Amino acid sequence: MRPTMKDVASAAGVALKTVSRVVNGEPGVHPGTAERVREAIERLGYSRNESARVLRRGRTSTVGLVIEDLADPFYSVLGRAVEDVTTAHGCLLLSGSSNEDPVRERELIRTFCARRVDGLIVVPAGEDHSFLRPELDAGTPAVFVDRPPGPGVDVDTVLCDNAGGARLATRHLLSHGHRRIAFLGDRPSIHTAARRLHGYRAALGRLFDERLVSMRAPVPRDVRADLDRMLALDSPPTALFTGNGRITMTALRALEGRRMALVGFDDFELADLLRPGVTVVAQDPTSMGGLAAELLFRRLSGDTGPAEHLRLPVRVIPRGSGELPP
Amino acid sequence: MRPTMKDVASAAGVALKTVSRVVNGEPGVHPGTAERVREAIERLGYSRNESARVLRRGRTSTVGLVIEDLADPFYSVLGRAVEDVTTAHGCLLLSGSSNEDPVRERELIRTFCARRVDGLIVVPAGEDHSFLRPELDAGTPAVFVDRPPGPGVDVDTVLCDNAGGARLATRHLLSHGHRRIAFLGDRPSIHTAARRLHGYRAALGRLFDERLVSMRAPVPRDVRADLDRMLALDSPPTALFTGNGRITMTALRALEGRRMALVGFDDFELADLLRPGVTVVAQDPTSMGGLAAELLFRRLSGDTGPAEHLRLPVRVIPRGSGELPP
DNA sequence: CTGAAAGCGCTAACAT
DNA sequence: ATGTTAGCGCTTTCAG
Repeated sequence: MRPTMKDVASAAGVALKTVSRVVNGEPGVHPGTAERVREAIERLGYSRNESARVLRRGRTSTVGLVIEDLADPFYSVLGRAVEDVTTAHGCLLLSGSSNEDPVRERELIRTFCARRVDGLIVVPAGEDHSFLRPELDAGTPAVFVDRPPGPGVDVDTVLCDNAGGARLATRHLLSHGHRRIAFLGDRPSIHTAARRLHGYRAALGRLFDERLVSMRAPVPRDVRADLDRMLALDSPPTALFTGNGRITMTALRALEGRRMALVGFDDFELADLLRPGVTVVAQDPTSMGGLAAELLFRRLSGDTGPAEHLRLPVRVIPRGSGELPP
Repeated sequence: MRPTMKDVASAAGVALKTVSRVVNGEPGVHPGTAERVREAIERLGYSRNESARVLRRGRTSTVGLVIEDLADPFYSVLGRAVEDVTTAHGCLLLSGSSNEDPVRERELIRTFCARRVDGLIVVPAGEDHSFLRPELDAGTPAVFVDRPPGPGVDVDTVLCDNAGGARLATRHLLSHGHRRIAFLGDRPSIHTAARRLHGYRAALGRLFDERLVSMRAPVPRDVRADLDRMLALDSPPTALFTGNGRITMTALRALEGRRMALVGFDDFELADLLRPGVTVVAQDPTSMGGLAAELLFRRLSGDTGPAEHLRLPVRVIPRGSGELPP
């Protein structure tokens, strides 16, 4: 159906190898011959079959990216940064959403590996990544972003300072006079959520009260119920620390009208335009994705040093909501 | 380096073809033999080389998606919908950002076609898609979403009712007493922007005043400058119709503090939490992406009927900003 | 139920 | 400057 190099070769009256040379811009082809070949390519609508090329050369020039959700504001920005670096290195990015499901995550990685991606960038959903062993051994490097791999898998990681950020957020609220600070976070099985709880707890010291902690999937109805429960306590919270962007959104909606101090982990579009502006602990998803991709390409160009573990800083952006008094 | 079917075959003491049968779940293999093969696969960490398979079979089970920006809230949601349908059909999605650059768009499509995607879904950036001819002729179907292809390319399209939506938005403001309604849109070369201008103009009739129209790339500084210019007119606008999500964000920031009626094209997260809430004309990016993918798979399963052209409805969501008086 | 041989479209290695 | 040959890892076809 589609024309092959062979077709182009006979159309141009040359050998197949000459077409290959022209297509790949290899030197040593007479300009006139090259022109005839190009003309035949144009006329036949030829395009090189990458599968055949890959089969022969062994490198696919692709990178696989697994994230939780391609449509999530945080992860899509991270993914975009990965794409930019990947493209700059002449590679194509394959990406997929794991939906926070370890089974789907593994399936995606398997698919990517079957397509022989040159490397993997993973925001893990599961807690066991031993299934990566054969791929790593076969020389396919992997970089984990946002969350570390399960035990026994020693690869490059790019994380942010989750505990430190949570400590900053909590201290920020403490310094504005709050003593009853609630934490609404994601499931404790998620590394970032656990680390943020840790930082929050450390900053609170003996002010910590487990009745002011809710950790669950960011389903609006459930988060709201937990919040309502806390607000009905004898000594209800006067401030909220929300553990990720999605939970911050939910909390903002649940608080609707009620004036309550709030600091959220993760920055988001329009946080500055709400009244009051929403104080956040901001990570930089663009840097995270970009650095992860750079690390991967460093491995691809032969770096075999010990696994690197980057921890990116976070910063508090005060906008009003975190500075409200109790 | 990596084990092949041949390696598995000799490890299991069978012929290569038997391994192939087991890997592909083909019938006619003795259970005991199959078990030995599976054991060898496990032990060697074998995974099928998809490139070789594709080369032989001719189908890649991949779909290529070109959008403007993977990190854009609108397009990332559209892309996610495409991913879900693609996955449901057992295919992998390849996606890339065109950055609204026709050259990059063409390059991406070329890359996808070289990888022999089974089909293409495109949010076009350019105005000429004749380069798709050879691919379409070779049997690679394409579906255009959000914007139509350039002339001469007759493929399935999924658009929204841009002019109708703009008319609705403009009439909404008119019905609330506004007579000086400005339009801030994207470059007129972009189909959606042109159609929205058209609807706006049609709704205004002789109230139309070209001094109240600004069409340019959504760069905050520039949009703000145009807005300031309009506000300095003898009879300044009392209401704004913003032509897409990014321009709405910019306008909201530029208006900061100033109370002015506004209707935006495209819904966005938190539009309901701003004060006043932002009235929008909402499209449904999930439906758009999903329908486009469904159309594509219908083609892939053999439908050769005439090109379909879906036009999805839009709806006004009143939230306050569009109901402010002049 | 199992296997041997051919070949998908390309590139690497080696002629000429 | 150009061509020939072999083979990447798999599936297809045909034989046992």
